[in-house]
Amino acid sequence: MDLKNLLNKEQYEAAVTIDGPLLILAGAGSGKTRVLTYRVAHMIKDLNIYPSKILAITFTNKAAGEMKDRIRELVGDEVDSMWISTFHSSCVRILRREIDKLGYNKNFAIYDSYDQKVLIKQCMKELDINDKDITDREIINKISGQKDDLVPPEQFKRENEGNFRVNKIADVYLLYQKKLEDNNALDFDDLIYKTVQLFKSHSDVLEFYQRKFKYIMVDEYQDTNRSQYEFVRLLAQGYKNICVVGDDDQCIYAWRGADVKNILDFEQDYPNAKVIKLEQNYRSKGNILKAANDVISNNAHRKRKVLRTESESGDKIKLYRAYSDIDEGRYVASRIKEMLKENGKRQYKDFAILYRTNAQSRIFEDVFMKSNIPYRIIGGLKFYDRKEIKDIMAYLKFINNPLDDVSLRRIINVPKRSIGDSTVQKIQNFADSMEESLYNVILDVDEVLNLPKRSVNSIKKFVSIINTFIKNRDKIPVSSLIREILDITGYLEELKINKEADSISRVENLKELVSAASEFEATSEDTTLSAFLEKVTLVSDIDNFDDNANSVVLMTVHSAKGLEFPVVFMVGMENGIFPGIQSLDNVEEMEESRRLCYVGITRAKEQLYMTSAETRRVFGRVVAYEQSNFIDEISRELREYDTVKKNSMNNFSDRVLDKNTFSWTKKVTPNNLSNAVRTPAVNSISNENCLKPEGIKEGIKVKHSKFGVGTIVSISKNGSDIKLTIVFDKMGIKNLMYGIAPLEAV
DNA sequence: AGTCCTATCATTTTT
DNA sequence: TGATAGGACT
Repeated sequence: MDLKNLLNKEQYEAAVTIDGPLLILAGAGSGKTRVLTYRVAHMIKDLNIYPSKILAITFTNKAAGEMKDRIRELVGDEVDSMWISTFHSSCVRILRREIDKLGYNKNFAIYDSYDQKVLIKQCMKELDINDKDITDREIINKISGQKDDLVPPEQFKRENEGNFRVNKIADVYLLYQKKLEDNNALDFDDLIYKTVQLFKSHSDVLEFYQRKFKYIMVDEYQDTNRSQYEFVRLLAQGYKNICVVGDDDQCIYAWRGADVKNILDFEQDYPNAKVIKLEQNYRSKGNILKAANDVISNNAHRKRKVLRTESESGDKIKLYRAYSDIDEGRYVASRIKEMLKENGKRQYKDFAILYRTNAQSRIFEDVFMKSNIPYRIIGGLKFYDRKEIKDIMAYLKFINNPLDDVSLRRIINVPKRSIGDSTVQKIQNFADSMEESLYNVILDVDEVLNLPKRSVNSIKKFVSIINTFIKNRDKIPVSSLIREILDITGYLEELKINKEADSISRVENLKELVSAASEFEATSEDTTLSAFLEKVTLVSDIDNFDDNANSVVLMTVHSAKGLEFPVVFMVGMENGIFPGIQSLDNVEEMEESRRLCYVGITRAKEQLYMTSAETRRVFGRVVAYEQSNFIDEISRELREYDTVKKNSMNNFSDRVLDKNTFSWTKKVTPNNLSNAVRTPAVNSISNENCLKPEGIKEGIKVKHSKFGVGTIVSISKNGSDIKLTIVFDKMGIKNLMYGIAPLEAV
């Protein structure tokens, strides 16, 4: 391969350094993915290294998938024998083969944070911890932190003998870990923790993987925590052919245990390490890059690194100080509309709204919905977090691993089969006294004393249904299994009888789950139930981010890491929000906030907007924050206040957006009427076809000027307007306001 | 057993 | 503000 022509000098150097430890300090937008893919291609194509000898670890499944695709373009299907995956997936893969050595069963369940919380609460109840000053949340964080630091429960308890409070947490940790074992389950942190434990206790296993992975690459190394660091270190002990890529300025997960030291101390850990800095930025215009450099240079603890670019300066960074959070939303919406008009090449998908907390998305959602801007939200409530999906997933988890009491308790009375809490509690007590799993107890439910006949019968029915599922587990595809569950348990039936607005969308979601399973069967090598569960549990929202969909995207700055957009709006730039209130008096947190800001700025390719609001609602209270100091850190000549064009803003303010005053249809004055009529959404439909209020019914077909034909699935009141949820044949599900959306009856 | 209501709490950020 | 968990009521 002619790498010299494909890469710049530093990139080339990085791509051809294969043996020995290598640290690539890659600034934002410096083409590190490019380097990594060519590096692998070079290894396979030029050096004839077996792909199966290479392990590449990324932060998200999306990054892994992308890298895989790009390597495939260069080397073809040989890429399939490489391991390219996240820490968690890699560890699961290893544990599925080896975990019996630690006393677990190979079909162990993976508990997500929801399951974790349920189990923690159960432990707290058993230990009689109900003080108000010690929350489940705190306990979860503490335990998670211990696992990240590879501290087992016994040690944690020993180290905190004198501290009554922490000692209680240690007791929960002990019990929690025992329960996980009893349920044959691992939580997220365990996946890595247990793998490290396995490597440390079974040298033969470690040696096997050391030999297998002669070459190791780790992306986003600055975000590794202690256990991940240890995992990599152990594996790399064999050949020391370890290449890590990262940017200390982009470490934004310290709160989750990520330790920048891992990257800062790399040269000490691997004394003969080679260090290559990639400082040439290929993403952003000059002014954006300068602004990023300005901000990050205020951080004390970092490796010196200055990004440079050859591209032109571009526009200045646009600032806007809104008078309220709603005004901020309108400003962004109107700017997007204007830019679409002015610059014919811009599409919705060129814009990203980045905020620090998910809660900030709501106002933008509102405004975008009302002004007909198609948008997508990444994060917040995920598909797999929905009640109905979690229910069915609990069925699947339990069928796959009948020791899983947490899942069993979730489904035992869903749908209603009159097995209430008191019954479950009696069974639980019995199970505890016998040291048995719940399932083993209900198999012989007659043994349990003091149960009403009715409950016994219900349980017997339930057991026989479940047993059929377990019998079929390995015989039929996952999608069929899901259909059977929906059908035989009566879950779907119950939803269909219940004619509430959201039960229809629940049914839709369940259909989507079935299609997700079918797709999984079509695209995966391993199509077993446990493979499906694993895939679903380990995907994040960002993994499903489809860069082709043409809509504005809303997400947290955290989720945006690794992505880029032509136009970025960083919103809520206020002291108290970004940086958050809790960062203001803490130097370390302040620096992390600043790195987060740096990550946000460097997502922008061509234009960057930073907005703030004089007042905003936080928890229903109105607060007033000043503009973020991070903005002051940007040199004056790089930024300017945007001058708002009056007419474009009027269009919005006349169609009052606040819920309580939303009444533009009633309040027709000559002035705002003309504005309303000028709105393309409204005047593009002639009156006779227009969907009439009395014509709104669930199930009817409607036509939208942009989204095409769709079916109304739910109707709800929203102020004086009506919110419609419509499933479009081509565009998927959208929430639209009747008063504004250009809808025709079909 | 199941439903509905009220009180309380919380916001970083997520593999 | 909004979600949710626990309690009261049917």
